[in-house]
Amino acid sequence: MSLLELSEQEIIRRESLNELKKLGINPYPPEEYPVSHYSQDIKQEFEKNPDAFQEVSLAGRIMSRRIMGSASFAEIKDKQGRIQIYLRRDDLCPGDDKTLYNVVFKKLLDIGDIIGIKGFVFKTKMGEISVHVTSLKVLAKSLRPLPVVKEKDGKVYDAFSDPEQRYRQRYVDLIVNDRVKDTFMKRTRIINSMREFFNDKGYLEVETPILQPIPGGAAARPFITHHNTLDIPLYLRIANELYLKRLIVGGFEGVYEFGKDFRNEGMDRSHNPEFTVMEIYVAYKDYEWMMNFTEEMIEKVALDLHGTTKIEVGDQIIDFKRPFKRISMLDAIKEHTGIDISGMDETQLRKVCDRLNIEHDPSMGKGKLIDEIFGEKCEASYIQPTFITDYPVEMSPLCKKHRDNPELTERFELMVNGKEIANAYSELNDPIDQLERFKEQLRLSEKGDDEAMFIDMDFVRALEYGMPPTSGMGIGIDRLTMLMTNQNTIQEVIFFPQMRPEKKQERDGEEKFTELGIPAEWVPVLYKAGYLKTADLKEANPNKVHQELCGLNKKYKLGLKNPQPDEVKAWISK
RNA sequence: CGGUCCGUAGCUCAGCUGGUAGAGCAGCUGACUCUUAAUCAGCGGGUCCAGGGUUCGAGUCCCUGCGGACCGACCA
Repeated sequence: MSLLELSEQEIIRRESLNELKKLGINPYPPEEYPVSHYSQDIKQEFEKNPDAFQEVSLAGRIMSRRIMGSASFAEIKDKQGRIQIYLRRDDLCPGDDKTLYNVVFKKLLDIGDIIGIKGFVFKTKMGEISVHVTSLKVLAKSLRPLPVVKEKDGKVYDAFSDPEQRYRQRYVDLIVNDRVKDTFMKRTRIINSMREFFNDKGYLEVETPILQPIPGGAAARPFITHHNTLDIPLYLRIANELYLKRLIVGGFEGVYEFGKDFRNEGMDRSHNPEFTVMEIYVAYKDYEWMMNFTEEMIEKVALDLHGTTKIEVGDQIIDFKRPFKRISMLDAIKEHTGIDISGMDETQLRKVCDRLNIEHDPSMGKGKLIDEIFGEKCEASYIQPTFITDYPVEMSPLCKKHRDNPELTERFELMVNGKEIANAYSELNDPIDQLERFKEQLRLSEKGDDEAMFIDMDFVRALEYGMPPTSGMGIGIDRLTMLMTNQNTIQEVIFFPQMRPEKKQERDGEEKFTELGIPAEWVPVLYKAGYLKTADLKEANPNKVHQELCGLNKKYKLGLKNPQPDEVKAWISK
């Protein structure tokens, strides 16, 4: 990389790197650095037992420095957080050679560098528990300046806040914005809490294919890819459902999977193209049982994470204490619109939509129309956890028909804060009915619904061998995490959310320039001057180019031999 | 897809009716042995997103494009 593409601060850091090497210090040493203590443990335990902290060894990143001549304070950040360290020249360098303090620490180290320190813990006059450093080792030099975020009395200054940069360079976000790490640690605790809940009940965690010849189990547009050896298209899964149910057919009593699903649809604050779901299937249960199971699980997650069932989400307090409210979809619609749609046909439903000012088009079947009414008029009002039950049969092709009403299915969704969090069925295990429902989906697809499900004949075949009555439930982990950590975008709970690719400015390669007789060492200088393509040069004034090149050579002390004006003219006219 | 707003130093952001680019932090030089948004003195740092246009003159006005944020629409 040419110096010309670096900022001043990056150049200075690279020079410091070289100075370290000249002093015989390896800026990237290979050997282990043994750590005995971590920052927060020290802060919490020191006062109870100061004698236990007379010899500590820590490693972390330098986050700030306050240098006062022959003594300095700095903060380092380790896996637990920040702790102040105190360095005094004559303690760090007891002999005559003061290089380690005067040169290495004061000049060659920077905010962002990773160091290891040994010393003893003490409390400063100002009352801050700190480590008095007696030895220091460079563990990794940082070549890029870090955004410096300062804080006083809970107020944050110069926050690194641009969402685009934070998501693209999540590593920087994690370094400088302390609460980000916390959110992701909570995410993992949520998953662990659920896993613990399932394992305690003896259910088996399994893995099923992500690459699928038929993307089934949900209504969504899939990503498509291609397998070379088989020369067939493969799809990235949109749901785990059909494979997990095959395992129930195979004789497992309870199986669950945490995994990624992929949907080739929009991206916004609540949708990422790949997202994490948990699906669980338990034999010999129905959706009533699953409702109890789900609320027990959610309550446990809340308690494990916060020690309470009451959680602040936006300006609401949501209480995950069991039992959750339950209401059927038709009752919900009746409650919010005053209209009883039970038993209505497609034409009547369209009229209801018209009356309620809900848009609809001819490709929508009965199920979609009802879903639309619910989504438009009811969904947003369910802030506290609520099970919406008994969905119309048309919108649930994998779900068993309701025991009391063949127009409905034994399905529930859990709504929290106006959004769907979980979805569950008494699973359809009648293979003849299942095939019929798939065919209905095919008809929807021919009508123009590009999300209608494909027919999976192998799944039907599996059901034909007999699947026990089973209840299944799926839950969006990203959205659950958003709720539990009070984040309002999905990008805040996914480490690396999908982003539009970074665009690089187009430029001609070095060889294009050397073909014109331009020496290679001048090419970066031309880039710096703004001539990214040889075509840009053609239109330039040779005298101006000559002056720019000589100017940059001088300014950046490149030590190149300046070309003659005629040479530059020759390059350009070629 | 539609509307609104934004793009200026490594980071956060000023820059009025068009007239030689600013601040704080970070950086560099120096002072300083318990500081904590450390302090004090000095210094450097810019393709003002890109391309066109208007103008004697554009960071500023107009058009186009790119990127982003927010709000809607669509979509799980």
